[in-house]
Amino acid sequence: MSTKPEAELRAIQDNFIGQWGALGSQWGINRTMAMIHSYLLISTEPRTTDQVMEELEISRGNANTNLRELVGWGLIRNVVIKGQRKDFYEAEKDVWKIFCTVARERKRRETEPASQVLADCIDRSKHLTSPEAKHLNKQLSELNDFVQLANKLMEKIASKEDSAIAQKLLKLLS
Amino acid sequence: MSTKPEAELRAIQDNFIGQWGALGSQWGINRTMAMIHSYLLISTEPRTTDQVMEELEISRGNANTNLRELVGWGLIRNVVIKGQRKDFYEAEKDVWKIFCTVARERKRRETEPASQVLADCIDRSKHLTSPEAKHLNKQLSELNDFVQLANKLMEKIASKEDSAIAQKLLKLLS
DNA sequence: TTTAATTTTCAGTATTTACTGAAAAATAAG
DNA sequence: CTTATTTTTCAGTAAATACTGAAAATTAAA
Repeated sequence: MSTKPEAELRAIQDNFIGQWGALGSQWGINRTMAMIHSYLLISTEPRTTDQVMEELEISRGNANTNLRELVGWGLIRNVVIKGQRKDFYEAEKDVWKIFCTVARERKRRETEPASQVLADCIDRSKHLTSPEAKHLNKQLSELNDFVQLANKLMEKIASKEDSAIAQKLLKLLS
Repeated sequence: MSTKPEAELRAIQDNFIGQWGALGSQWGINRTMAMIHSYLLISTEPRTTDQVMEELEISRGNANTNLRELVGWGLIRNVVIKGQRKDFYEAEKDVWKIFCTVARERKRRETEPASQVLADCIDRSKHLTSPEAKHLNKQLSELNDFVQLANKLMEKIASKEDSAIAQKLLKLLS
């Protein structure tokens, strides 16, 4: 069974996009958003909304919303092509930069609110004296300490220029 | 405005459980599962399915399913209380252990399948020669290298007995 | 055994989340 | 300005996910 290389490539790309989208939705990531991101990640050229719509077989509204969302995350950017009226989008291709961007955004959007909830409950339970209240306060404090520590670690790692730091850490742990 | 300490504690607990559940659903975590986990986390005593149902105002089926799911994740365990026929559940309270458990489970359930998808697409695109195919192969290889590295790092960290390692890493990064 | 208590399952339903398509708004060319 | 192109919004709908409640299965006491 021989297939045209062109068609074979397309099959692999489609497979990757689909599988990656499915995986993304296990984490809090919208399936379409993950698919658009992977499509742009493996594209050699910037793409228009219409190309995204056609490739992923989705509506204009859906494509538009998720493209903007990706821009909001800093994972893709709008590029202008001279003489072309339409918007083009391209993904950041450097894997380390992608990681840093995601780490920072998740910190801002998720761990900071979480820490806020913890701080609030810790504060409100501080003056209570029952054993149950003591336990609540202690448990939440420990959780908060951990979240803060993990945050600082992530911050340090994600502020590095390249992925060499990860290699170094790995060696240090061996 | 004075409130009974007992009621005040309850209010804080309920607030925490609700907020934590909402946060959990941002990540791929089922709201109820996150709520049950936080309820058991701040409980001083093991709880029965009926207590969970009552506290969170959920059905028996829902409580049962999510309790089993939490047991499956290794975040809570079944405890037997002498003379009692019902099952009791208690959460692992050590924050570092919770982190290690989650890290290991997510690796097993999520990053390993992801790596599998990548390996498969890399392999299938290996023999193709077009620039587009080369780009696909390179991009996926870089992604896979990163995933593998991150995995190894996590593995090392999550295999440590206590959280002292996190402190050490933080210092090394400063 | 039989019976009572408890847990599990799952069909049906509710809720949440995501998507479509068309209309409105914005932008830029003529 | 006026018109054509492109982007954005959003009401309505579809799809995915989670939940209920009751029946079936399991477990253990009598």
